[in-house]
Amino acid sequence: MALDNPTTQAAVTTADKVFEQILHAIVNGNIKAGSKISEPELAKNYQISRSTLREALNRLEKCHLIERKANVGSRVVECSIAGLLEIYVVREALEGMACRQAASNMTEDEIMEMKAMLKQHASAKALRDGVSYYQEEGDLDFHYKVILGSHNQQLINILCGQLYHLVRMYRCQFGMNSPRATKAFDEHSRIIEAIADRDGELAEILMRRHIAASRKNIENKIALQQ
Amino acid sequence: MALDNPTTQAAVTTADKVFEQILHAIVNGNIKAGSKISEPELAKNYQISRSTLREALNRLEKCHLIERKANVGSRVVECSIAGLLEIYVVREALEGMACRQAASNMTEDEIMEMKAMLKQHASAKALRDGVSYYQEEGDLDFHYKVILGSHNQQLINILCGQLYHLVRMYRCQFGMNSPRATKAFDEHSRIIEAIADRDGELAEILMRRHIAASRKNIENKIALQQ
DNA sequence: AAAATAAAAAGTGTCGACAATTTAGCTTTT
DNA sequence: AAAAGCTAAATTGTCGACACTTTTTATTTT
Repeated sequence: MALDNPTTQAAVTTADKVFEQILHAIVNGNIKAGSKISEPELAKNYQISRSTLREALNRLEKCHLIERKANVGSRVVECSIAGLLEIYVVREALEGMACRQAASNMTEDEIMEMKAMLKQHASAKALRDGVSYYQEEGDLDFHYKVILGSHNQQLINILCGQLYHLVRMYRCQFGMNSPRATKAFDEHSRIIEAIADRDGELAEILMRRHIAASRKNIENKIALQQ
Repeated sequence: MALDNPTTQAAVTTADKVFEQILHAIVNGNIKAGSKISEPELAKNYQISRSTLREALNRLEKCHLIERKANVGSRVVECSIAGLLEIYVVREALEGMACRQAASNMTEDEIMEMKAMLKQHASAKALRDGVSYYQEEGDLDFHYKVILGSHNQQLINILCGQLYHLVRMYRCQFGMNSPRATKAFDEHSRIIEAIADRDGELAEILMRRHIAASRKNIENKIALQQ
């Protein structure tokens, strides 16, 4: 699983470092979704004082990975189907717009970089063990690049700084929402084309379809199970 | 200026209360945009310890009202034209989607409530001193109701918990981005109609246009000044 | 006089202790 | 036996002090 997102900045303080450790523990499920967080216990685990642990918890709250109630404590967020679908709805809106902005704002260099990445993914897709690479880091790389290409700091913060932590958490723990490998690659190609053509309107439509397709894919799986 | 958003929960701890006070001070400019925040000074002002002040600062950071650098300190965010336009772009995407979801998810009661609100605004618009009411709380009320109507907790959190604090801050301090009173009212009416018709596609389009129109209004003003 | 260096002041990060609140377990009551 | 009330334990919130970093000021050097 891709561990970091492209906007993480160097962890200088100990609270930063512990934050990153707990972040990863939550994302890959070592600390279970929905579980209660005991400040004294965690502080002892990481061998820090409760104050700096609380500082770390504040950053986790900023990422929406834990929720806090006054005088009661913190819990790791739950992973539910409904929650996953909510995230897809937000992604459809935000990444669609990010894609539109990217078509206007990406530099030629950035676009070339994306094309190169796609080429690399194409070969990696064939080479590496089946589709696994493209199903994981490769897909995230693509989406991160588009988001950064928007050059809109608000979009970047919300998506990379918050939502994508949850995306990775769901991907790690649910498994059912990995990208549909074969189709996703083609869709990515067309999106890059639209960006390269500076066609923001089309780029947004394609990205929205791309994300909506994943969401519907999950909705179908759920419907079948019932 | 509408002081609170509909998702604020009761402030039980002293850090909560100080957070709210500083929030308001930043939003209406009593603490200036871009200014440095001195922890010892603020702690003395509010007569609390530095620890609980830092707790309050963490919440302000969550709202994107202050920014923090390790070992250096916190600053209130800057208000710039570019920043304002960025926010409009995000709002267009998120509120457009919220409006689409509202068309699916609002209860009949909620829709009736919105219609009643609009009627009240219509009379208030005529009565009160010109357009001022509708330019401020009235407009926010409408947008908040639509957002809540989406019944999507992620959307609600991002918009009410974060972005709208900035919206109110810009509105307070810039002034140039108040709603275009005469047109806004009609646009609101049509949006509610689309929601009542359960036409999510149209509702999204109308909301996006509504917000994009405000953004373009500002872009034009800027263009004229240069 | 300008630049570089060193010392001092101010500011942020971390710690351990105490206060206030919640939770758990026990006793009492019906 | 179930519910209510009470006591004790555990947990969270707040405080003041100390450690480390950054910034400012003063001094020296070129």
